[in-house]
Amino acid sequence: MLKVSFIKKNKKKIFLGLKKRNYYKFYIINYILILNKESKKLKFKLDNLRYYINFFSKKIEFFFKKCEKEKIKIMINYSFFLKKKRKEKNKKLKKINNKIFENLIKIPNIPFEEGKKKNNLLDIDNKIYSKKEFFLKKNEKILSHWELGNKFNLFSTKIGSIISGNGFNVFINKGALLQRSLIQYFLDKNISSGYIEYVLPYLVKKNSVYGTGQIPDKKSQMYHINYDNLYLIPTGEVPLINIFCNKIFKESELPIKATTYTSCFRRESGSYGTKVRCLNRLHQFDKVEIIQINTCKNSYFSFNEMVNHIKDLLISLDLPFRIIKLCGNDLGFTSALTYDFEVYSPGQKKWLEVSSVSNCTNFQSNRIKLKYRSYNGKIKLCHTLNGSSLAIPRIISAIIENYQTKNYIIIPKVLIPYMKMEKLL
RNA sequence: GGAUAGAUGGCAGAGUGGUCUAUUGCGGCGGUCUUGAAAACCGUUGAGUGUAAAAAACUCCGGGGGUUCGAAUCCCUCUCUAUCCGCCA
Repeated sequence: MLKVSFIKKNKKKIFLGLKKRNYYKFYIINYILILNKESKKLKFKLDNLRYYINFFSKKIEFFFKKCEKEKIKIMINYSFFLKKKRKEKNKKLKKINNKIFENLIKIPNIPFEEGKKKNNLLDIDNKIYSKKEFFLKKNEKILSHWELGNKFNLFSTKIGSIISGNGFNVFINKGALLQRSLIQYFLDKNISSGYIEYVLPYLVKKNSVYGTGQIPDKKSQMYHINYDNLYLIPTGEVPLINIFCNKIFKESELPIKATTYTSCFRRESGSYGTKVRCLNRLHQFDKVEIIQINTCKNSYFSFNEMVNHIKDLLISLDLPFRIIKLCGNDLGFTSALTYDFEVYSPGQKKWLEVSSVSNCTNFQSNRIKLKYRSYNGKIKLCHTLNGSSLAIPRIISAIIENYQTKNYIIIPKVLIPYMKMEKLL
């Protein structure tokens, strides 16, 4: 959520930023500014009324002690009149402030401006980081992950659909082991890079999904439990960021680095076709998540660090992947800058998004009141960053497609200690 | 599901109708002393609106509403938290 004071001072910047997102509802911005002016005027009048009411009440006390009853009566009459006025104006003010808030939460974050600041962003030269060898011979047919899953009995969306309906998957035997190994491997890697592990609730309060910006933007994409008014988390980022709700860090304590493994739940209404085929898109999937919290000065260092971390993970798995900087149009609601990581799926002949690293600047921390006390003693909003490390089902499909041979699937080197085997037969 | 207690500044915690303009302690920032540090001592220290910056002034004691000339304090309501009982992995 943007601050009104920020909008006031940076109107042009915001218009430019929103244009990049193809967000043209500038009237909302103007409306907010008009309402803000009105609110200021009213506040001024209210302050004056307040002042006189306080003034009279003190006089009353004074006369009361002197037992001057007639003067008290006059004072009370004055006050009574002022009080009525105050109530009316107060109601108006609250209405206006509510309207400002309602409109404010509809505005997405402003995209990162390149070049202006000295935040040396990591170069991504549209390079494809590639696995050197492919294990199939030229004349052998490349199978898709659903064919492989069937062939080696690793998972079944059919069984999933029997239990829970379309869009749910069941991992079986070695498939389940592969998922568990990946989770363990990713967590180990994150922890050794300084991320603290958390195990977190999958059901969260409305306040939490508001805090990370899923409400109002992504409300219809989340599962909601009416009975208890709780939401199923669409990503581990939600509980992981909300741990730090209302916190004030010392600058010396930053950056905070945290990681968690959770299942994620998404309704995915509106998705169809090959996009949702098998493991490509599920209503429930598992993911290891990392976040960082840093100062406004250093958040882009954190960003680079996270991008490099994910890059290393993918390189260690020896999968062909590319990094894409999202243009304003594709940016998530809360993000100012996002890099997507896509892994190549030879069976489907397309790229699968397995991670995205975002800097949400102070957009989320303004909502959850996450601040830090800087070295000079002043309190400022933190910057929050998040990234997947990584989305499990898509990594699994990429691994089995890239590592397939005619008779078995090779296990990537780094996973062998976890799987305690070298191939899936 | 039943019962009770509670929500006060960065944190702890006092305050039950009018000097609350919120006591105090810890923490933070600045200084003295010291080769440096610790300790001790001294000073300073919440947020918001306002302003070019300041100052004045006002608002803010979980949210909303009410009683009153006057509310952190009384009443209603909502949200959240804790404890006990019941049920249960």
